[in-house]
Amino acid sequence: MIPYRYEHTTFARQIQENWATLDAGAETADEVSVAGRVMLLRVQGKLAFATLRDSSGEVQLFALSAVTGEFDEFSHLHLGDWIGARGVVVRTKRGEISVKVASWVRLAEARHNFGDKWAGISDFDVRYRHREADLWANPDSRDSLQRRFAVLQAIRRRCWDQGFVEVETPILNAIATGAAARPFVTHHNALDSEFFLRIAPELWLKRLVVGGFERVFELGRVFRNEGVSPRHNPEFTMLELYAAYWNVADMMDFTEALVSAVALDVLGTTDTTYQERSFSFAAPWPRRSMADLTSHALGEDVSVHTPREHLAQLLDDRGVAVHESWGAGRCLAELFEATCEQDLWDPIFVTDFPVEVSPLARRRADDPELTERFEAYAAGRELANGFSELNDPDDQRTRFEEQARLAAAGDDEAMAIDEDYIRALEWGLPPTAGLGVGVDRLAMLIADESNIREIIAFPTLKPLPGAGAV
RNA sequence: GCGCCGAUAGCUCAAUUGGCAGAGCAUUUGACUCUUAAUCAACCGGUUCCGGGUUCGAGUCCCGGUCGGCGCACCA
Repeated sequence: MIPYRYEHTTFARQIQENWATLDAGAETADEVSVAGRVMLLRVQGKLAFATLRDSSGEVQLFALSAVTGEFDEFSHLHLGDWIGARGVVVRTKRGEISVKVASWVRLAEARHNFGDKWAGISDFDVRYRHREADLWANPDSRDSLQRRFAVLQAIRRRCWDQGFVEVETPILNAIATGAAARPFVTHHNALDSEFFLRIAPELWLKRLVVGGFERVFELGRVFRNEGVSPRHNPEFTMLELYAAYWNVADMMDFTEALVSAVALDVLGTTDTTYQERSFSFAAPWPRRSMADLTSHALGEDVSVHTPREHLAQLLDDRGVAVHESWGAGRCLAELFEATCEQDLWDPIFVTDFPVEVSPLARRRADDPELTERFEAYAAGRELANGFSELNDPDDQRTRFEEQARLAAAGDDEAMAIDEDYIRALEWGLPPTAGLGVGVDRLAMLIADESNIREIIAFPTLKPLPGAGAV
């Protein structure tokens, strides 16, 4: 009979560490009980050796017919079975730290095997659809996921330490706003209303600042109805954080400190490698304006004040289709993406985004066509986005109206006008800076993974035919 | 959404030009008192992803579909 609980005293790694100096062939009187899965089994007549793995690591179990209860059953365990075993710590003649099993009990049966004991499970479909088996069969899978969870913990610790309150905001929204993306649609039966799954918590969080929460963060799932790729999962985790009285420069300081602290927490260093290329999270990160970087890449000076038609021509030269609704700002941003983005390896802040592509960011005092906004890039991709928040309700209305014009012109990712949010700004939002970090992207960098699915416990997969019907 | 590639035993993988579908591991059985992916022996194990087609004959060639990987597009 399978017991309802098990008295577990010691982890595998503790045994390896605490008895590290034990001599080969030596036997202690120290009794421990361990629990985990049987990963390997080597039966040799009246002796049997099992490799037990728990969350901390592995330890060998040493069973003898003369010592171990139910020895015959022990030697017939299946790979993958959970067992608990009690006995004294010994080191075998061949030098392996072991628990000499006096008594043991099966805690769960593994009816399916965990793949080839050397090669594990490599089929992506099996690995992602049965991640629980993948995590046991492939230690690398568990390591990467552990790093992802450690990233979450490190982010929370850092935010708490800086006086931010962790909050929650609605996932079901009457309008999907706060970012440029296509939403998922769902339906509430009793209210007989359409809802959109949030694409960003941004506007709710700023409403909390209006309400008096001066420093808030939310570490939450957002949903975007877009293509799936090695860098995109339909639901992903975003850190959003708002600090009253800060501006964009304060937020850049915070961002580089946060990310390098997370790397230090999880990896023990800020200098690592990503995809076999050296990579450093170390602060400070360079700060360069979008116009500067783009001009440098192009070999000619461009800015948001360059005639729109010239920027459009430069885009056309590079094979980028220019939409007629794009102004100079959008064209500059597109040029930046086409010429610079991929080459930004170590973290860098790109600053001074055009107002045209930044509908929620505050204008620069010295140039109303630019905003106090940055994006952090790393390993050729966007890692974070932040800005001084637009807190002028009249300007916000103007920006939303511009978005509405884009929507009318066929841009299905333009933001909707959010009257409730404008009204919130009319109650008064103090000077505030905000930050958004793609946590999955950060986890990929820290876990050195190129596929986002590796750092998501259960990535979104297409349902198999016949599955999911209600 | 488009393109390229892949799917063979529970797992990892073979299979020549279109010619009897195999191995290792796992499972089962046997031997073995210090193994380390233990070893040795024996047995078992198949809708070759699904559906059509060509052919005397298809894992292999053709068409359609499913799921996945990568790239592009979209995007974070």
